[in-house]
Amino acid sequence: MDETARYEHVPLTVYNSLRRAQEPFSALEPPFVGMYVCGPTVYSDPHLGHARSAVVFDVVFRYLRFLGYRVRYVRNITDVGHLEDEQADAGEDKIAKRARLERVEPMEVVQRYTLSYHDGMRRMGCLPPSIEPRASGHILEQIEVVERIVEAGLAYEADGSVYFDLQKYAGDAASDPARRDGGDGSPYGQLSGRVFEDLMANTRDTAGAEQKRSGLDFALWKKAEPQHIMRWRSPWGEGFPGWHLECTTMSTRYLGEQFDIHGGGLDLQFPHHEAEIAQSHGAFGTDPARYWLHSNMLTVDGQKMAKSLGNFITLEEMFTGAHPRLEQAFSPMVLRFFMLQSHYRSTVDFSNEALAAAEKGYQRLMTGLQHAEQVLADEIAAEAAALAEAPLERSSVGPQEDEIAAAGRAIPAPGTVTADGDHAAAVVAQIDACWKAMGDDFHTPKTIAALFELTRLTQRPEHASAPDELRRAAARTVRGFVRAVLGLHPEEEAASGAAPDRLSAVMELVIALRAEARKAKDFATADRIRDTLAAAGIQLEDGRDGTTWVTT
RNA sequence: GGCGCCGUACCCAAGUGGUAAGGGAGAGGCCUGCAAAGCCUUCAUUCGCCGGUUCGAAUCCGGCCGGCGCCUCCA
Repeated sequence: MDETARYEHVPLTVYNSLRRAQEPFSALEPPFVGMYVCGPTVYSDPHLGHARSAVVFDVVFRYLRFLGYRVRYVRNITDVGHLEDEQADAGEDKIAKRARLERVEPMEVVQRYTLSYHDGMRRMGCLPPSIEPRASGHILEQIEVVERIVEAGLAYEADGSVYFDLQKYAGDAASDPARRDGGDGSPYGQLSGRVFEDLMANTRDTAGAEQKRSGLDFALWKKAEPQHIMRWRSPWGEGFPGWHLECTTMSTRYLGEQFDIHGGGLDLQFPHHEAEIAQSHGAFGTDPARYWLHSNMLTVDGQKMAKSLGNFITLEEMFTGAHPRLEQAFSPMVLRFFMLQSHYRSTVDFSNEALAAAEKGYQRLMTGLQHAEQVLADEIAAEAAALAEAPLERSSVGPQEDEIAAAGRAIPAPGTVTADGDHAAAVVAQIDACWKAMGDDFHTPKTIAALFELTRLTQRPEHASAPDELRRAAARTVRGFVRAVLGLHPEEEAASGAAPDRLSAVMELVIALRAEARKAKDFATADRIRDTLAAAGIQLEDGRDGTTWVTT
């Protein structure tokens, strides 16, 4: 196996919303990649939508690392709640409202639901981002960004609030050829495919209620009315930052004025991300991100998930099955597998039937994984031993000693394995198919299909006599793509964190005892052992070369 | 009203010009003390409907029908 980073050999194309086309990915400064993703507003428990977005970009994060990139993944926590009501002056901050209802401090609301979010995403198999900045911790920086935009002449102050002047911005863009050719700039509307003039024409004239020069203008800084709890001092009086400002500010602070990837839910494309682009041009004269990725929305029983429709499901409800729409509980890994079985740019519809099918598919894949890991038992044991010797705890935060990159390097790059015979050729084709699928805009459904094919091939009789090198390559591919890239693992691993060595020793003994019983044709005892273990989540598999076990 | 997406077998879901991936469910078989797991075979002459372009279309164009989403900050 060669030690160069995989990204030098393995192609990756991504769908860039900015140009509505799939294009080759190239990092600004390889091997580093900067990625910013819009995170949650923490005022209620995490739901399926949060999980989908987090899972999608978790896989992007993982695959980039798998390719050998050093990724700084920044995802914000919005803890300055946006105003609920469109009529800003009459509106109430969502976090403040929840705080009032629960009779606690706003920051207690933030803390509670931040923890709830973290716990949910951890259970969904999402790695923590490299940095998770909060809006409330970056008020000064946000004020500075507003000042820059004002200095650039693209914002105006009115009665203690500051608004972005879209008319001016769009006019500048139109008159500047460099910003019309898709090169260095983005006129307002390009990302979401909207035409500025149409937007202007269709805007309701809400200017009467506010001080905006045009209905499209958005607030950079908002004056706090007396009833607003969350407020900070600024050059324009007491107030709070505008709805779109934190992302511009924090992405710039941690990733620079221009970085590689900006992600978020499709619902944020307009106006949030358009506003970010406009703000970046106003403050820094540049497009913030080179690639914009948007994860599509989800539906439940064919309809948008909304509280008013009675199909709004939180993660906790999903995990426990405690929701009128659910016929059973679904575990975090099953949910993750289910989401990954459709492409991130498609809508995914949650239904009992589809989820139940995914549960079976997930179990099948896990069995395949465990079969692969039996082939690699020696090297996995060595890894575990090395891990045990490593000092202190490790995390994905901070400098990445990257086991994900290592997993990528352990798998042969496409076209580097020579196959001898039909079977070997078929195996190699599926290994290559995994790389190809992920390189095709993170196409997890195709990747999963290839993994099913691969695990099937490795279970065929002729695979037993295949060269050791091929068997290991196949097993490492399954292990690497399932665990490191897709982030899927057997369910009970996360729950128990059991000591695998101890369990193995016990299982060895139990299997030996049962073998003796079977030899003596004492099937009552043999079946009792098997049934008892099965009830405890351990499935025995009697094969030609003895009995193995997998967890269920 | 503006913008956009989707409609592929019983269910989910890839495929976007070259003769229908994968998973689940179903049927048959192999293996097995019986199982489980796995493997093999089978399961859409057809891709919402109607036209058109093409040697050739699920894939391109037009129309129609049906479902959905965004523009309401919700991921």
